[in-house]
Amino acid sequence: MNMTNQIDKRSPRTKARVIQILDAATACFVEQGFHGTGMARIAERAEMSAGHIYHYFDSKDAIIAAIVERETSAHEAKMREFQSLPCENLKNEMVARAEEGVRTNTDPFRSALSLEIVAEAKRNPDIAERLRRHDVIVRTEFARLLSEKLKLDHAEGRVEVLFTLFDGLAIRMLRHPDLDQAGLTRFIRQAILAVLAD
Amino acid sequence: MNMTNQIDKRSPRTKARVIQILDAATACFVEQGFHGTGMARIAERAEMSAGHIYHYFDSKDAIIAAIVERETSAHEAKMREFQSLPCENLKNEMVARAEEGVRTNTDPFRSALSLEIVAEAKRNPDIAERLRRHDVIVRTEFARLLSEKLKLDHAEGRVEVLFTLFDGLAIRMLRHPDLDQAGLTRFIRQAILAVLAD
DNA sequence: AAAGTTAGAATGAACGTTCGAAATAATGTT
DNA sequence: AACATTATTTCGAACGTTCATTCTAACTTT
Repeated sequence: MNMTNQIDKRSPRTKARVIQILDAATACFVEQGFHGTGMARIAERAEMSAGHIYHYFDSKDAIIAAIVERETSAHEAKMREFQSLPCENLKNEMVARAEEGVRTNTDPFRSALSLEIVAEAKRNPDIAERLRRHDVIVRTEFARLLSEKLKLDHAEGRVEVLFTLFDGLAIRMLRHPDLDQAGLTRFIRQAILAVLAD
Repeated sequence: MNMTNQIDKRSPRTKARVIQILDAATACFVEQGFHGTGMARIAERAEMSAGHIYHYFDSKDAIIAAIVERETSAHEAKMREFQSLPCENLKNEMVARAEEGVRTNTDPFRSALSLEIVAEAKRNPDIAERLRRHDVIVRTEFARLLSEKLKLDHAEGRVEVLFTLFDGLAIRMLRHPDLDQAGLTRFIRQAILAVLAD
């Protein structure tokens, strides 16, 4: 009955199964969307029966919640890397990482997953809440970085624009799948530098 | 084959009903998403029976297709306004209109509708195709504007960043519904100016 | 053999869609 | 004008399908 103990006591086998389901579901959602994917298809891809998935997750909704959890915590971990960076040359380092971020966010799989999560948040208040809580964390941490280490004023406004830019990439990839990444990156850097200027 | 004639031949009553359905469906989709909305709810909001909707639309998918059509053509009309603008002071005019665009795209109803359309495109190839065709039009027209009237090189790359910014606003509103619009707009202008600089 | 694990058919609800008839409007006839 | 007839609009119940979820029995492992 004790859920917390159950989680802690998960055997390696169980943990592997959970990851197996999560990976399969993620792939399905990316390809056909949350509502276009049936439990049967997830089961097929995870190489187990549909009914069996319910031994690891209470519902289909719980699966996407777990996927969102996985994504957001990975994202928060990436954010923490920034905080341990030295102050000098921080701006250049940030621009460099931003370009890496462009590459990541324009990756078809990643951008599709982001969009799927956002789409689900529009329908599922629980997902929306998770996304907002996560956003507060990365937003305020990043703003403090700009404010304390780069000595920039109005850090919140700057962060908002930077995040808008990166969020926009997922939609951009959907509307223009074969866009010129190099050309895009060049002017994104220009935009980022402008937003980070005094 | 002539769609325009078909529309023209519709009786005022029919046109009113179609708009009634489209408006009701749009409101429902914005609030609960396409898949969270049943035909029954659309019917209730449009004040007619569910079955009757099928006299005006072949399917639920046809409704969202019509909504997308309405949105994209309104968007293309707005784009055409730019072309009739005088060359001198065009850049300032564009920045001014961009700020108006920020206001529009951060409107809760509008941003939710944009997201819903994008989300549906992820699942429905027909919608995705419509969105891409529309994107080609506004993208190339806008690029020509930058290239011919503002004499800017790499117009496509610049346009891509500008569009990324505006597309991102819809997601941003979902993640951070009560963001500070003024602070955002200030740095968006800064970013736009950087993208439009030689 | 007991406990844990798996499969796949059964269940039941939700929902898009269809259908036949009733109500209403339009047209024609005397 | 009054009536008859044809066409259009509207409704709401019924249908069929899809799909998440449950259940029971079989199978592994210890």
